[in-house]
Amino acid sequence: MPELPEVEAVAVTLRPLVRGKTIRRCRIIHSIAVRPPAGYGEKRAARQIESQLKGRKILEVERLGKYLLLRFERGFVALHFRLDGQLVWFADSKLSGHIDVAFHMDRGTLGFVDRRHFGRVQWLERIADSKGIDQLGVDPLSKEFTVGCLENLLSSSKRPLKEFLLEQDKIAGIGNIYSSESLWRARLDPRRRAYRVTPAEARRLHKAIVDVLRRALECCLDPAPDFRNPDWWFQGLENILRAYDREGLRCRRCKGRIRRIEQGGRSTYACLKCQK
DNA sequence: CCTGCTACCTGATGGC
DNA sequence: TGCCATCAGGTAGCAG
Repeated sequence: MPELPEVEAVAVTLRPLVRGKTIRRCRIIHSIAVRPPAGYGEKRAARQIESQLKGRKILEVERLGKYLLLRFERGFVALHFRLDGQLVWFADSKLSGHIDVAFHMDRGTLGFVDRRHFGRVQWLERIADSKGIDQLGVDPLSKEFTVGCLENLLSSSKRPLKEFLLEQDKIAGIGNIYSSESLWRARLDPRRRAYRVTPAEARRLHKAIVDVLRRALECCLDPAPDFRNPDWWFQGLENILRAYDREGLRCRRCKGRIRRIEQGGRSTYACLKCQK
């Protein structure tokens, strides 16, 4: 559930399901899912999470950037889905399929699943204990994300716009799909340097980012995530995409062709005819 | 500080 | 069909 809209949709949908519930037991099935960044100590981290979570009540479900947080009276669990992580819900205690971490609640079990094992589950005493979370930039759907705020961020970066948008410590939550989509909508060339964007272009980009993320969130919530179905995934996102994964197809605006280019080792999709 | 590269993992897909 | 290469919605760590 990679980018902001997907994680937000999961947070919104999960909230009523687990808020107020007590975790009776947390079981780490694949300890790689709790492996700390340094890469060692995953067994110890697993024991720590299991003992910390026993009997704790979930006060709230929150999203910070692409992180999903379960907040307790003291401490947090932070989930990061990276590329392929997802959540599943079992109404009874019979689990099935590949589960990395199981949170057994009063009634039902929440499972963190990631066959690829990029995703992570961490126990945090406080937010600042996670460098990744602590350093997140402004949330693009918050009221703090103004045109002026974006202008400031743009002016202090020499990176190409596409790479700029991926930096989580500037704007938190945009990934490879919605960076391409935002730049298409703003009619800006992904290779342009951030600090060279004019005020009028910054205004366009601001609106594009907010519109693209809002629209994607709506789409992610209709239909809402169905954690009970292990094969569940977001439906219909292809229909709202205008650039991402559309290499060779016609631009919906100018009838040029969408091109795929490589930036920072990753794919960017753009119409180089109308994105200047 | 910034930038570019690699590693981390597994599975799906497409060409030959 | 089988095999191999390539690609995937992300980020941390490292060297320069």
